[in-house]
Amino acid sequence: MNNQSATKEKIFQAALSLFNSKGFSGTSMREIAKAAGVNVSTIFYYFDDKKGLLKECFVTFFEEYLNILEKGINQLENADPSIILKDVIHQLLDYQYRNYQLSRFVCREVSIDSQIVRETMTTYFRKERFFLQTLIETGTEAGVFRKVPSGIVVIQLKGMLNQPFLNSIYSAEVWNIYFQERYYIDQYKKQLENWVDLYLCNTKAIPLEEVIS
Amino acid sequence: MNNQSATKEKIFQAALSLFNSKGFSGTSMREIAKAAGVNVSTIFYYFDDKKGLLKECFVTFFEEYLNILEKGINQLENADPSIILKDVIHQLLDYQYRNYQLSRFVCREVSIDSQIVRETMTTYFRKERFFLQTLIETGTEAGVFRKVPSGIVVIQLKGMLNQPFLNSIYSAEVWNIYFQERYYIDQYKKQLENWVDLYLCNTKAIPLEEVIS
Amino acid sequence: MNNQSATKEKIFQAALSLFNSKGFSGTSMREIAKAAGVNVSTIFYYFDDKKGLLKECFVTFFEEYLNILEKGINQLENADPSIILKDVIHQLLDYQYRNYQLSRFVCREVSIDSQIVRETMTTYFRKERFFLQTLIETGTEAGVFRKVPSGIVVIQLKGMLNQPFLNSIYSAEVWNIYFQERYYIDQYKKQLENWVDLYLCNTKAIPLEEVIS
Amino acid sequence: MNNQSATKEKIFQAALSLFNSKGFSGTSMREIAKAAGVNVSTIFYYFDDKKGLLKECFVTFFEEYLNILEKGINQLENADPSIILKDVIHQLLDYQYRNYQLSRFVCREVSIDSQIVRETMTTYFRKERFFLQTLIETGTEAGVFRKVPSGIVVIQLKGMLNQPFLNSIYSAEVWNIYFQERYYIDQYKKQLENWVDLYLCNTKAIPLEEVIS
DNA sequence: AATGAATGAGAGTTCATTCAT
DNA sequence: GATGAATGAACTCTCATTCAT
Repeated sequence: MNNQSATKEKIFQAALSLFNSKGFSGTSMREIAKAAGVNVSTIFYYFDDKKGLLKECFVTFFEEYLNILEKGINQLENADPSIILKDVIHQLLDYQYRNYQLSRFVCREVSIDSQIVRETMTTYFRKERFFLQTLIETGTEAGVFRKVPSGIVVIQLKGMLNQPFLNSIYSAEVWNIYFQERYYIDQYKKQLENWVDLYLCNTKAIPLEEVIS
Repeated sequence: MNNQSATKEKIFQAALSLFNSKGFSGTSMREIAKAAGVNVSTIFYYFDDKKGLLKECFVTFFEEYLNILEKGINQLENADPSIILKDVIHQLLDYQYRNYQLSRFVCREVSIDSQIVRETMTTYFRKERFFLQTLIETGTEAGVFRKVPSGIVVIQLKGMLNQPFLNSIYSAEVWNIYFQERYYIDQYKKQLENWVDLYLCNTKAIPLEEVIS
Repeated sequence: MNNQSATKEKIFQAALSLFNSKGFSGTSMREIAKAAGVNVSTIFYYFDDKKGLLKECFVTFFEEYLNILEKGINQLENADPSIILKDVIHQLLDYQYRNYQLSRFVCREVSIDSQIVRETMTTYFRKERFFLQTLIETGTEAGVFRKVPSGIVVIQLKGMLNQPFLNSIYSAEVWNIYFQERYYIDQYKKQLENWVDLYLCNTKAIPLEEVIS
Repeated sequence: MNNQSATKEKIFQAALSLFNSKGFSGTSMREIAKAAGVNVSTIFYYFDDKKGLLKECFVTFFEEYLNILEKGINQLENADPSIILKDVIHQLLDYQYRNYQLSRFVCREVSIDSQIVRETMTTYFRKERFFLQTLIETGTEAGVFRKVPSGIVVIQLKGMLNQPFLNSIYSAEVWNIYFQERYYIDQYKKQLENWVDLYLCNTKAIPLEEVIS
C-alpha cells in the first residue's frame, strides 16, 4: 500500500495474522518474528515497541474504512440516501471481506479498555460517527427513511456489519457459513439491503428467489 | 447464585471485571489476586488454573443464556413465533444488561482461536444454533416470517444483540448512549422489535412517538 | 544482622560481591542468581527489582556508619575533641575494613548521578554532614583544632578515609598494600592520627618507630 | 588537542559526559550516538568498539597527568622537594579542575575490576608510583619531610586529590562547595599545602586569614 | 481454607556489533 | 566519512504454577 520496506510489510502481515487468531496480548513478539522470518530485534527496529504494531493495525484499518464513508457522504447531494447507504454497506462489507484478518482483530481489540485504544481511536470514531449520523439523518429528513433514533440504529448497523468477521469461526463451525467466500458475503449483503428497504425505508419486501437455509 | 464460598465468588467477580476491561491474556493472576484481596495461591485452590477461571466465565454465562432460549422454544407450540422471538430478544438483552461485564467479555473472548474456546464452546453453540434456527424456521413455516436464510439472519441478529455490550465504551464515549441504564436498553429493544415486525414479518411500521436523536 | 530469611541474605551477599567488583550496571540479575544459587525470580520476590538491591546496599551501609558518627558526637561534651575524632576515624576505618566490599561499592556508586542515588542518599548525607561538621567545629571552638574551613577539611578527610577501600586493587597491585589485612589498616590508621595531631591540632609530630617503605 | 576529526571529538565528548554521570556500563552506544548527533555505526567507525572509548578516556587522562608528575621529578635536583610537591599538587588539582568530567569518570571506573582496566592501567600506575614515591622519598632523604611510609602516604594523598572531583555532587549538594569554581579549588589547594607543611614537613602552621565556614 | 516461598519458562525490550552501501 | 538495516545475545522483569505448611 505505502512504500514501506518489504521487511516491515512482512512483519506487519505476520503480526496481523497472529493478533487475529490469538489476540494482541496472547501473541508474543518472538512468535511474530518467527512467523515473519526475521529477528525479534528487527520488529523493534521498525515499530519501536509492541504497541507500535497495534497502532499500525488501527491506522491501516481506519484509513480506507473512513475513506469509504467519506465518499458516500460526498455523493449524498445528488442521489437517493437509501441507495447510497446500500452502496456504503456494500463497500464496507467488501472491504472487511478483503481484509478480514485486520477487521476481526481491530473490531475485537477495540473493545479492550486500554490507554492506547483510547488514544488512537477517539479521532477515528468521531469521524465515523459524523459520517454515519449524517447518512441516516439526511435520509430521514428527505423522507426516505422512517423516523429513527440515529444513534441506536447506527449501533444496530455496526453490529450487523461486524458480526460476520468478528465471529467467523462461529459462523463457519456452527453454521457452515464461510465469510471468506464471495457467495456467503453476497448473501449477507442482500439481507442488509433488505434491512434498509424493509426496516429503514419500510417499502415492500424484495421477493427472495435464491434462499439458503 | 450457587452456594459457593464467599472467597470463590470474590475471586470470580474480580477476575470478571479485569477480564472484561483488559482481556483474558492481558490479565495476570496477581492482578486478580490483588483485586480480590486474596493470595495468588488461593485462586489456584479454587479454580485449578487460569483456564479454570475462563471456563467458569463461559459456563456461568451460557447457563442462563441457553435457559432463556430453551423456554422460548417450549412455548412455540402455543403462541405466535413473532411474539416469542420478541420476548426472547427482550430477555436476552435484559440478561446481558444485568451481566454486562460477563457478556462483553464472553462475546469478545469467544472470537479468539484458542483450544479452550473450542473445547468449551462447541456444545453451547450447537444448542444455541438449534434453538435459534428452530425459532426462525418455525416462524417461516407458520407464514409469520418472510422466507429468509436462517443462518444469515441469525448471525445478523446476534450481531445486533451483542453490539451494545461488546462496545459499550464506544457507545458511551461516541454516542453518549449508556447501555448500563434501563432507558437506553429499552430504546434499543424497541428497535429490535421493529426489526422483527418490519424486516422479518414485513408488516406495517409501528409509528414512532418517542424518538431520541 | 536483621532476621531476614536465609535466602534473602544469601542473595544480598552475592549481589554485594558482584556489585563490588563489576559495578552495579555491570552486574546482571542472572549472575547474582547464579552466585547465590537461587532462581532469578527469587531475587525479584525479595527485592522487587534491581534498584531494590542497590537501595538495600545503601541502607545497610549507612545504618552502622552513621551510628559510629552519632556515638562520637554524644561523647563530645566530656572529652577532648581530638581524641574523639581519632576514635571516630579508628572506628570508621575498622567498619570499612570489616565491610570492605560494601564500602567500596557504596563509595563508588554514590558518585553516579542516578535518581535512586539522589533519593536514597540525601538524608544520609545530611546527617553525616551534621555529625562531621559538629565534630570539627567543636574542636575549633575549644581551641584544640586550628582554625580550618570545616567543609574543605571534611572533604579532605573523607577522601583519605575512602581511598584505601575504593582502590584496594590499586593499593594491592601497585603498592603491595593489602587493606584486607589488619597490619596495613593499622599503619594507615596511625597516619590519620598523625594527620589529626600535626595538621589539625598542629602539635609535635609523633616519632615514627616502625615505618614501612 | 590532537588533530582528530571534529566528528571523533564530538563523539568523545558526548561519551565522556555520559560515562561521567551514568557510568561506563550504564551508558549505551545509542545514547552516546544520540548525544553526539551521529549514527551509532559512526562510533564504531572511529573507536572500534565500546572498550575503545573507555581506553581513549584512560589514555587521554593519563597522558597529561603523568606529564605533570614527570616534570616535577625532573626539577627535583635543583629545588626544595616540599616546594616541588606543592607545585605538583597545584598542577594536578588544576588539571583535574579543567577536566573534571574525565577525572571523575577515570577515578571511579578505575576501581572496577575488569580486564580492560587491568590491561590499560598497569603501565600508567607503575609510572605514577615511581614518580610519587621518588618525590616523597627524596624529600625524606633530604630531611625536608618527616620519616613516613611512602606507600601509605601516597594513598592518603591520592584520596585527598581525587575526592573533590570524585564526589562533586556530594560536595555541591551537601556542602555547597562547587569545585567547578576557581574559588573553592583554591581553598582546597591551600589546605593541601598546609598538609605538606604541617603533616609532611611538620613546620609551623600557615596562619589562615580567609577561612570559609 | 488459605498462604508464602520458590521456580522455570517466557515476556518485552535493549545491548553492542556487523555489513553492505 | 558516515549510515540504515539487521542481528544474536543478553537484559530486567513477569508469567502461571507448585508445594510445604
